[in-house]
Amino acid sequence: MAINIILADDHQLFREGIKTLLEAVAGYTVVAEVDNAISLKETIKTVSADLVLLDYRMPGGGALTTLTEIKKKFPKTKVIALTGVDSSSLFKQLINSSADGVLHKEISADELLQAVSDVLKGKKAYSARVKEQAIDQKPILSNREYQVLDLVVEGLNNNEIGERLNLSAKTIENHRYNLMNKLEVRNVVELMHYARKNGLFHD
Amino acid sequence: MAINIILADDHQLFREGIKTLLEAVAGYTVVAEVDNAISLKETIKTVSADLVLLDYRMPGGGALTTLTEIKKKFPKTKVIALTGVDSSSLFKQLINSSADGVLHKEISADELLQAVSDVLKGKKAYSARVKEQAIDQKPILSNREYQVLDLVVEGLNNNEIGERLNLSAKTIENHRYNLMNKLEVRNVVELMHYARKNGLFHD
DNA sequence: AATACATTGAGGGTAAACACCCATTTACTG
DNA sequence: CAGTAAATGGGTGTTTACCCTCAATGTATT
Repeated sequence: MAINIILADDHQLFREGIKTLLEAVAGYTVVAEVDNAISLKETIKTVSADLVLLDYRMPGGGALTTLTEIKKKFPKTKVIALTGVDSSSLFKQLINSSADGVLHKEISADELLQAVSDVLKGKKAYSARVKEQAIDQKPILSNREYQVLDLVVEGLNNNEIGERLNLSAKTIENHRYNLMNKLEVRNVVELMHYARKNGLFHD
Repeated sequence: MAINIILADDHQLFREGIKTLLEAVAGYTVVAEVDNAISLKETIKTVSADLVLLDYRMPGGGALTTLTEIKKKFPKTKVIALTGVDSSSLFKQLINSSADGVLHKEISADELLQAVSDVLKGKKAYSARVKEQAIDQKPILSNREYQVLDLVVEGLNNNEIGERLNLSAKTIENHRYNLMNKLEVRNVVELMHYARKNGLFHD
């Protein structure tokens, strides 16, 4: 039986390369390609997918939120997150958001195919760099706080973030206040610098 | 006669995808893969290459310098620069640094192969987004506005910037308002993104 | 001389961020 | 089971950002 895969990455070139690898080399079927989170959420409703290969850096952002949503609504669909940046906190977030696999792009095609195969069998797949860095401790922010930070960095204000997450703007305000305290920063600019240092920027 | 290509990108996965495209699909030969600028400069001395596919974002940086050096020492070797970011100033710099092609990663495999083919024939290849943005003039800020932007990005508020520059906080507020209008952004977060894209972040 | 624009600064308003208080519910952890 | 932390959200301020208009300089350029 064919294995159906959705590719979510904003770089078409990357998608086509991966598609060639998956189809020509490994015999999987890429049933859809999307370049943003909204399309992904739309597509997954109508297309039956066994696996989603999700680039962390996506326009419209919210890769983490998207990941959580997908795993909640479609628990049988496996999701492997791909990331190009080194950030232990990011890796942890992805793992906490129920990703079945977290792979740094600094892996070989063989490793990717192995990870896909493992995940489809129900195993978890974390690449070497992810394993290393997700273990060494610095669990500063909570899941929700990371999620809020992510949207702050995107340029959304408290109201917009509240709408996006179906939460009161006041709750966002509180999360923001708490995470700023934890990070010992005083305004959004310093927050941006923290985010930048920790690879939370996605173009 | 075979066409020899060197791939320079820090993501092995990306390299392997592109390699598959170039070799399996288009019949070119990838003679070397490197993941940093130093290796590239070493490799190109010993390996005969007709074309280099160069990712702008490389560890150790200096992609622009590397590009200029290569085109100077090996004028017959074509170089196509790949970039994942949108930045008119970056595009202009790459073109000015004698890149034979500048491609945004948001292109299809076909477009890549077409660009490779064109460049090998001696033509220049700029992808659509590059053409647009390298031509349409972005609003240039005045000296004072750049100075203010610089301090905003540093994390200072209007009062602090005023003190630093011996100006009224109200003047800073006005400069900030004007430069935000010029850049068509709505808040400091978007201002930070502009600054980041244009290399105004210095750690 | 006239236009253009950079630079400075003010007035006067709305919106948002920031600070710190609090309570409640859920969830895990020793 | 008690303790702790996450997550939610209300209350109530102060501060800062943001919006827009106006005006007086100066300094180029046409």
